Amino acid sequence: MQESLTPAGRRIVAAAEELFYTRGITAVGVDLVAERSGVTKRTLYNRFGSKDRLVAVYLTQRDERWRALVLAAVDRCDEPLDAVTAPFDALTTWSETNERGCAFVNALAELPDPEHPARAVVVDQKRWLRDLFAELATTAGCAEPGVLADRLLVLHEGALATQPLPLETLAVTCELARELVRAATRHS
Amino acid sequence: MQESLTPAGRRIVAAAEELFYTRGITAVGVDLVAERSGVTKRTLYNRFGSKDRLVAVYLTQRDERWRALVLAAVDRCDEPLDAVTAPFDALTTWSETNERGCAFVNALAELPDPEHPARAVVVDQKRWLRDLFAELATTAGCAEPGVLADRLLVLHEGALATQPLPLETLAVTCELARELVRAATRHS
DNA sequence: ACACTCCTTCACTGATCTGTATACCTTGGC
DNA sequence: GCCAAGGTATACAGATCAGTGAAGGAGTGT
Repeated sequence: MQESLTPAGRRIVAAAEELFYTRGITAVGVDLVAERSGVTKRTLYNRFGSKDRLVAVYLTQRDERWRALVLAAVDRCDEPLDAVTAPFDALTTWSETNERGCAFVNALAELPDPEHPARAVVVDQKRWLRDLFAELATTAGCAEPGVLADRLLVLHEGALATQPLPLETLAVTCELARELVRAATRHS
Repeated sequence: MQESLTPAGRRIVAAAEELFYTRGITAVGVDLVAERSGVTKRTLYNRFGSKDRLVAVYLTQRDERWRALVLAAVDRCDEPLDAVTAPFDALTTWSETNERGCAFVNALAELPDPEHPARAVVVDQKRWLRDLFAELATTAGCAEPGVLADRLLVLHEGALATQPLPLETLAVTCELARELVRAATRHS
């Protein structure tokens, strides 16, 4: 996706990622994004057509980066049992440099319009993670992988949602996730 | 808090709740809030001083309504063990009429400024729920009530975060919460 | 020589944003 | 009668919003 972007286009998306995530989508104007990326507003509109489409591209690119991180964490595991909770390891890494929670949930909060092109990106992302959990659980031989996947997804989102708050829930969540996976293998 | 408001002030907050929650805080202007509440913009500023303060009042009032619902669900329980998961029953009820996720998490997403008066309201709310979980767990004789409370909070937030998505996680989450509570009592 | 893509410059529209100024009306309490 | 409080009406400031129009420069491929 990003290979098809022009140099200016890449700079625009990079600036948009930084600004939209840290300050909020609605709060950031296209003028600021253009200025930060060293590009004319005209170029921004020539590349992306509208702010909404730029938002969708921003989320898509962020999604790709995040999925790559998750898959890398999964690949790093030798035991299929560890792989099931690998996304939580990735989450720990990811959270260190992304302290404002889940960009996708945040985007959902700001964009109530069900027709907004960004919504599909968000829904896809969550479904992808759930299906990944289910696949990994099946490979590891867990009982009821579908139910386990749903549970792990809720845990994952809960850890993300409470992350911007001073509550220190991430470690607790990872531990619970591992317990759930262990419990699902004992009974099988 | 709301008894101290004038009639016009109450109408303003009511309109603000509806608009801010469904459309987003940044996306809704004070002109619209004034119009919807049948009040002049001048009155709005005479009552609340600024939009930021109105946002804080909106969240505070919403918080009070939600806490009352949770406490009512807790009081309805005969068994102390059921009381621990009562907030999840309240969540089920609450979600039926609030389909855009957690207003407080959404507000956090829109208001990155750490000094914003609304942030303290959000942090208070989450901490209150965590402490309630801990208290109920202690009363029910659960092992490690602090850890259990952290876990239940994460579950609660995870269910809320995934609620606007077509994923049907609420029932799964409630079931898991009950299992966690049962497990914490077996070992004690 | 020609066309095409990428990007720039800059002015501009029309709407909307938060917040303020001024002046007036009405109601209840003393 | 008087005054303060709550509220109305209207107009406005100054900034910012998303998005467009028109023209041109620079590089590349043919």
